Formats: sequence, structure tokens, C-alpha cells
Amino acid sequence: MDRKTATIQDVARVAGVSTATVSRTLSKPSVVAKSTREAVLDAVAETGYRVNATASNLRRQRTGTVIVLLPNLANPFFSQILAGLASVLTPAQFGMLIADTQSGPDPEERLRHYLTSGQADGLILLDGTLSPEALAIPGRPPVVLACEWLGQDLPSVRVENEKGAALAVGHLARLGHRRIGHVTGPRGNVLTETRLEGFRSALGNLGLPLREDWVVEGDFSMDSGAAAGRAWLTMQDRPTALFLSSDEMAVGFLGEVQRAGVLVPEDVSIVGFDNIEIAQHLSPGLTTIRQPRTQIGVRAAELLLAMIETGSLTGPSELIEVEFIRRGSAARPPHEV
Amino acid sequence: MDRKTATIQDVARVAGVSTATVSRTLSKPSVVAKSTREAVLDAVAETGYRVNATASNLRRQRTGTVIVLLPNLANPFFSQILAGLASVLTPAQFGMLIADTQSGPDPEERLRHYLTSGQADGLILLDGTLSPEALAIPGRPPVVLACEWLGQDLPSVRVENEKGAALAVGHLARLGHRRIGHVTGPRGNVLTETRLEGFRSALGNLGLPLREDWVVEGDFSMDSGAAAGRAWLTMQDRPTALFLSSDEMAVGFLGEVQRAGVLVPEDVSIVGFDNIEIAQHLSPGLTTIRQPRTQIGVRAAELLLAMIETGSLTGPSELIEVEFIRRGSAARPPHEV
DNA sequence: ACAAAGAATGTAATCGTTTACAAGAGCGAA
DNA sequence: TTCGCTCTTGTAAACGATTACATTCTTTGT
Repeated sequence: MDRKTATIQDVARVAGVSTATVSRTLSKPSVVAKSTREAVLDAVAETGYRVNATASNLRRQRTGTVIVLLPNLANPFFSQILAGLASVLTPAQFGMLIADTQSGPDPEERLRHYLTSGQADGLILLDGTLSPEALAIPGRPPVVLACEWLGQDLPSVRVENEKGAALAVGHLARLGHRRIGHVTGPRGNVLTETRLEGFRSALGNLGLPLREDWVVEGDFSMDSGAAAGRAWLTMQDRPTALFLSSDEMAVGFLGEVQRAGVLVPEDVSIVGFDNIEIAQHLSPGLTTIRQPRTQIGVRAAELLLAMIETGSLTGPSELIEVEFIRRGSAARPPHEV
Repeated sequence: MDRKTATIQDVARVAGVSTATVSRTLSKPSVVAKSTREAVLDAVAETGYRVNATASNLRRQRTGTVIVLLPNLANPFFSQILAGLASVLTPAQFGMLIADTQSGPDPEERLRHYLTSGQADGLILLDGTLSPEALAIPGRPPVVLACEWLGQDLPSVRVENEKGAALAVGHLARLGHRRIGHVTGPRGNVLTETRLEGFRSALGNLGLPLREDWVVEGDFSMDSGAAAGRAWLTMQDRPTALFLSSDEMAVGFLGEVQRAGVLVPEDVSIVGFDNIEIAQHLSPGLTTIRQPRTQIGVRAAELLLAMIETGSLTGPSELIEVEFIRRGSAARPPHEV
């Protein structure tokens, strides 16, 4: 009997009503009579009926899917954001289609593809490297930018990046550092630029020198952090402290210089950004700026659902607070010679 | 004109053929005449037609979705497996619905839900804690177990866990360790048990003592690794080396004991399992057993697609090789007193 | 008593594909 | 010529829901 899953027809037959009534009972219970409603619900229970999402979506001209586009699936930074997204989208009966922009050849082309494919009712974009023009597509579904943002008017969820940089620099300055360097993310990335700008203006406000040779370009990855570590090791005139634009890079930097015999924080202080899980498990613990990643995901999903609901392409943006987390990787500078 | 996306009807009209021919051109090009095929493809290009996946899925009685069920989305260990899965499923026009078992109250209930919901054509299960009975559901879609396995007869992709444990212990023994401990995953997990079994028999084969008080239970997380570190610190009679069932735990252990002033590998040697990205960036670098995670994802997806294709509920299992990675966290034991 | 409004339900079109089946065209063999 | 192939293409019926519109049955005001 249970061979095939029951359809709405089966329920209608068992309940002795039309399919329309069954459908109404399930979507707008208030419009059907109490007795009918009960009969239908009994029939649903008896047959084990579950609505066929594909058919429903076809008829309602929606897909029940949102696409989440991120730079790199293998980056642990995103997993908690995904968890936040899922916690909102799943109860709302939306599936998440997860795709990364970096695995293919042309990231913007991929974005365009997803926007025109009609495969999804909305898109959440976690990659700020893409240019705003890629979103200028007529008839595209609503988009929410999380963590990053392209134009001013696009709905987004972002964190106080400039303030985070200022907190990091302020902490180092308060410890007595006057020679502070920075390891950036990839150039062109909005996060990179904003944090760099925050770094610059914080230095300025504190009357500290900005040395361009102490600003090293990275790409948020551990490998690039390790490369920055090697660069620092070979500098003749080194900064005594560094602010790194991501914890991943801080991890790479830390390991690299430690393996070279450098003591942290005795010889050099470092401050990261993100507060990924490992930050507290390093030795020394990594001083950093916390981003509430689950919350970013939650808010982005809520924003997008609201837009899908109303069919609007615009919406509010949200700014999420960062928090300074003090651990052991930043201390007073080595004694001046 | 571009108001609504073009349908197959529009293409048919432009190309001067029937919708059936358009459909065939797109799915089985070989059966249509060359000239017709070209006319259709021109019309497709002209109209910007893209097949409506929802309609296609409805007609073909599939969902175009596979569910990936993992213990915890926020665990970086899984992200590369996801990347591997995506690299196979995306080209095959399947979306991935990602869900975790731990966020809700009853994991087995969630699994049951997904199996009966008919929301997916298949399921990939990355959580070996669930009991086999949960899969005994008539009419369920095909399931592939990745990393873990419940019954013998279910198709799965797994790695040589016992051998990995043996490699770890063998390496430590060769370095001269005779007092070797183990930090396990959560009890009841298949991975945990298999690696523990591998650990036990390796010790036996090498004629080394098995001390139950040197076997500490963890749960694969960094936190539990740190807890194991604290446990080790308080032991009166300590092992000189530990094999930890996951790199995450090794990271937690390492940080904890280092912060207590212990030197690794001078005072204690450790070997992890997984070779997650950070392993090479720690100081010292983490000696570990590599699991090719992307490959695990790729093979699991391929297996599942084959089962979906043939409508079969059974299939082959695959055993993937592990590799010993020597880094700096394991060395000769401290000089005997 | 009857018209009008309201409540509950049924009828049937529709969403955009895929595909079983039918049918037409062309061709060689008997 | 006629039959039986093969090769292409078209016709039309699904797939399983939702919903505008029509219909029936009550109820209420005058």
C-alpha cells in the first residue's frame, strides 16, 4: 500500500472532499469548516501524506531554494555562518544550495549564472571580491550580502570592521607599541580595504607612524599568514606588533615565527580578527576581534526571507557589533635597546 | 520582452518545432537531426532559455536534491568533504541540502524525517553515531555513509582507520616510546571504536602495555582535547606519547599543555588523525594521519549518484587509503630517569 | 416569503517539462 | 508496386499541487 507516497488525491478520496479542500486545509485552515478540517487531517494522518514540494513549487512559481555563494567552501570561517543561515531557512521550508566562487574559472560568471538560472528564490553572497556590476541583472532574485558589501544601497549584514581594527590598534598602542604593522586580506576585497582603512586612521588618531613596508598583503588563509611570518622574519627593521586581518592568517603567522624560535608575545605581539574556535586553543591564546558569525547568518537569512516574501529587491542593512577579546598573544613590546 | 524567462514553448515556436523536439535536443541530442538540432540551439540562444528545474523534476519524479547530514556544520573537518561532494553533485544538476543532526533535540528523529520526507533523491550521512535501525524505513531513498558506517551491507566510503591507528602507534614505538596513551572520540561512534581497536591491537602486536588509565575519552572537539591535556597534566604516572583520534583534539591538547609550560615534543609526543589544514601551521607541526577528505566526498557522491541512477538501495563500499604525515610533534621520549 | 449576502466546497485550468506512442518520410528489397 | 525497415518529428498525457471562479447551501433583513 505504501508503495508510492500518497498524493493529495488520495487524501481527498479518503476524506471524501476535493483536492482543493485538502490544499486549503493545509495552507489556510481558517477557511474550511471545523468538521471538514478534522476529516482532512485524519485522512492526512492515515495516508501518511506529505506535500510534494516540487509540485507545490512549480505551481507557486518558486523554487524553495536559496543559493549561498561563498569564496571557498573549505574555509572554516564560513561554517558557522552557514549554521546560522540554516537555522532560519530550514524552518521556513527553504533549502540551501551552497556553491563556491573560487572552484571555477570565472567567479563573476558563476554569480551571473546563479542569478539568471532561476534556480533559487534568493541569494546570499559571502564574497565581497565580486564587483557590483555583476548584480546589475534585470529580473534577478533578491540578494543579501553577508560580511561584505558592494554598493551602498544593497541590503547587507556586516560587522563594524573599522571599529574592530581600531580596537586592535588601540589595544596594542595601550600596551606601549609604537611600531605596528598589518597583514591585509586580498586587495580588492571590501573587508580588506575597510580594515586597512580602520588600521590607518587608528594609527593616525593615535599619532603613530604608518610604515607602508609594514603592511603586508595576504589573502586571509593560513598559508598567507605563514608567508607574512617569513616576511616579518626577514625584515631588518621590524614592527613590534601586528594586526592581522583574519585569525587564520594569525595562526599561520604564529606557527611560522614560533618555529623560527621567536617568542610570542615576548618578541612580537599579534592581534587577529574573527575569533575562530582555535583562537583560544593556541599557545599563547590569540587576542582577537570577535565577529558573531552565527548571528550574521541568522540576520542575513531573515533579511532575505523578508525580501522574498514581499518580492522586494531592496531592504535594510544591518550592522553587527564586534567585541575585543583579550588573550595572551599581545603584551608589552620588548624592552627598547 | 525578457520579462519572464523563456519557456520551452517559446523556444519551440522560435525554432519552428514541437516542444518534444526541443526537450530531446537538450537531453538526447543524438536522436534529432543535425539541422533541427542547430535550429533549436539557435533558438535557445536567442531566447535565453534555461530549463525550469522544478518542472523537469516534477515530471521526472525526482527532486534534484541530495541531503547531506552531518553531526555539526560548524566543524571544519567536514567542509572539505562538502567541497568534494559539491564538485560531483553540482555538475550532475543536484543541489545539496545540508543539515546537521546535533542542532535539534533528537538526531535519529531528524534522520527519519529526512528519509520519509521525500525531499531528496538520496542522502549522504556523515554521522556514525546514529543507530542502524534508523535506516530501516520502507521506501527510503538510497543512502551512502561517508567516513562512518553502520551496518556491513550499507554502501559506504571509509578510510583505513585501524591502519591509521597502527601507523601512529608504530611511529611512536619506533621512536622509542613504550608508554603510549590514547584520546578517543565519543563512545559509540564507529570511528572512535575502530581507531581504539586499532590502537589496542597495535600495542599488542608491538608488545607494549595497554594502560586503561591512559585512554581518555574525548569527543573529537578542541575543547575535549584541551580537557584531555588537563587530565594528562594531573596524571602522576604519565604516558610519554599520545595518539589522539582527531587533529582537532590534538590542537586543543597541544595548546593546553604548552600553556602549562610543557614542551612538545621534548616532554610529550603527540600524533593526531585527519591532517586538517592547521596541522602544518602549528608549532611544532602536528604529526598525523592524513585522510583525503575531498576524495571521500567525491567518491561518496559518485556512489550515491550511481544508486540514484539505477534506483538501487545497495552498492559497493569503498576503502580509502590513509597516509602517515611526519612533522615535529612526535620525537624520542624524554631521557629515562 | 424572497432577495441578498456570506460561508463552504467543488471544478478545472495552470505551472513547464518529459516521454510513450503515433505518424510521416525515405529507402531498399522482393 | 508494396512491404517493412529506420530515422525524425509531433501529439498529448502525465507529474502533483494551487487557486480563480463557479456553485451550493445557510442565514438574515425586510
